[in-house]
Amino acid sequence: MSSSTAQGARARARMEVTAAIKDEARRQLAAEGAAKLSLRAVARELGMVSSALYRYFPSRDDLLTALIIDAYNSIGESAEAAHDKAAGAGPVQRWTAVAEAVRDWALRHPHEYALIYGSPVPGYTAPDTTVPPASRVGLLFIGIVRDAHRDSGLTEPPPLPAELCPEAERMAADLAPDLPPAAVAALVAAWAELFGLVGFELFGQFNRVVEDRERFFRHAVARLAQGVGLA
Amino acid sequence: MSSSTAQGARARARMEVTAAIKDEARRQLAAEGAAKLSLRAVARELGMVSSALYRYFPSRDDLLTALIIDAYNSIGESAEAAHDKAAGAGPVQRWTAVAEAVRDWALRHPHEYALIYGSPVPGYTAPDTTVPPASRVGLLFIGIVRDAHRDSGLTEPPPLPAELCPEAERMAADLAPDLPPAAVAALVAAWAELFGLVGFELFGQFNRVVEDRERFFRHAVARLAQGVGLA
DNA sequence: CCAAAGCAAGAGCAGTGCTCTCGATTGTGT
DNA sequence: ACACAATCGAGAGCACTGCTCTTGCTTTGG
Repeated sequence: MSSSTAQGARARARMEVTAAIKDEARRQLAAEGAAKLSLRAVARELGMVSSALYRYFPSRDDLLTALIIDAYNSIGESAEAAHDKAAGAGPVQRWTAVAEAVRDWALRHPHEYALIYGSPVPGYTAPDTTVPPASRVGLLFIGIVRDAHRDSGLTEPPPLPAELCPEAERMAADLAPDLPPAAVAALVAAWAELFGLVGFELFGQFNRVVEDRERFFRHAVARLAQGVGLA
Repeated sequence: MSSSTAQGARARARMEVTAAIKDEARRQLAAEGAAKLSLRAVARELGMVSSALYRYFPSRDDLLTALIIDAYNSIGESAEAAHDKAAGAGPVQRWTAVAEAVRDWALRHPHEYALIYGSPVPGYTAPDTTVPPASRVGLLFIGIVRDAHRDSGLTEPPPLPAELCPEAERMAADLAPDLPPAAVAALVAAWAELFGLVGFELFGQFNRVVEDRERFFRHAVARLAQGVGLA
């Protein structure tokens, strides 16, 4: 009967209130962190009573899940935008562009970064709906390495110990069947290591150790790219 | 008048109660995570009333700080023990031994690991007393690389971009004046990257991606060692 | 047009961190 | 040996939290 955005005043009002709740929750998250996110405070700020909020989110954890999905999509979108902007450049430039976009997003949204890449909340296990948004930046890296492999080849796939071969082949089959297993293993490791660099900077482990974080990160990321075989 | 451990019944009782509080708190931390650590529950389990607990820890954050320091010392001790056991071996073996000790400790104490290497608690900033315990595993890695450099030399210090030279020299002056700046930069990066690998495994980012985490980690760590110039 | 569904509001429960006061116990200086 | 001071445990209480249940009101759809 109508477009997907206006199939009834009731449904639209629900959408708007849901969005307003998420917006206010995101504000509190950015201001105070996930631990101090209070349903009652969100409701208070929105001029409603706390119990009314439960019509939209059955529990605080469900609100957090919504914010987690949004955060994954936000960082994924930033990374994809940076990647598109470097579309014409070489694989190392594209790799670096995505990595720096991840770091920039993390520095700009520290609490949201902590929500998705920091310690998970105690009893909480992420539902499967978070998997696709969480995969976006990873898929970007896979695409970059795959393109490089197709176009110009990868430099020396480093020798793989025999004991890791089955696992590497399994990962390659799942993630990028056209890439050599050794490259896929190196890629997955570099992916995790990249977020180690970002996390250490963001969570204060680099205090009194690394001063010029920008340049240090750029260099470390370039070495990671080199490690997975990008020219 | 007496040994340092028994300079008065009152003081000793205080030590014992303090230790009992920390033990029970650590139990709850391991069982439920930092967010659900409740002063009242700790007091209840110890048969005292919650207000009495404030005679020993002025706030919940102070209790957490004590647990953080203990956790840093615990993982540092495990790493040092593993390092000592591999004292006679080559630098790569020692590097791998420490890395695996870190991972093993993390897998055995996930909530304590999250407490020290995960997202920091919201308003909390670590006091300077946490710095020495937090440095123990890092110092171990520095010692390994320094020994390797002294004994057998490091393989090709990778070329350092000019823009990073001042920062690398500053880090080297602070951390290991006898090492080439490029090696120190690579070492610091590898240090952060190692904890990226551990964190991704522990916090579920490797779910549906890496199955044989043990072997994958071993290989990734060996490549990190190679990246800092260890034979 | 009327029943059914969706909604906001309020009261209430169990729990939290933290403060303050009040006795009781303990340690110490004279 | 005694009195003074410091320390300690207990209880009440405040302001807050997540969450549930019930009560009415409004909107919606048959």
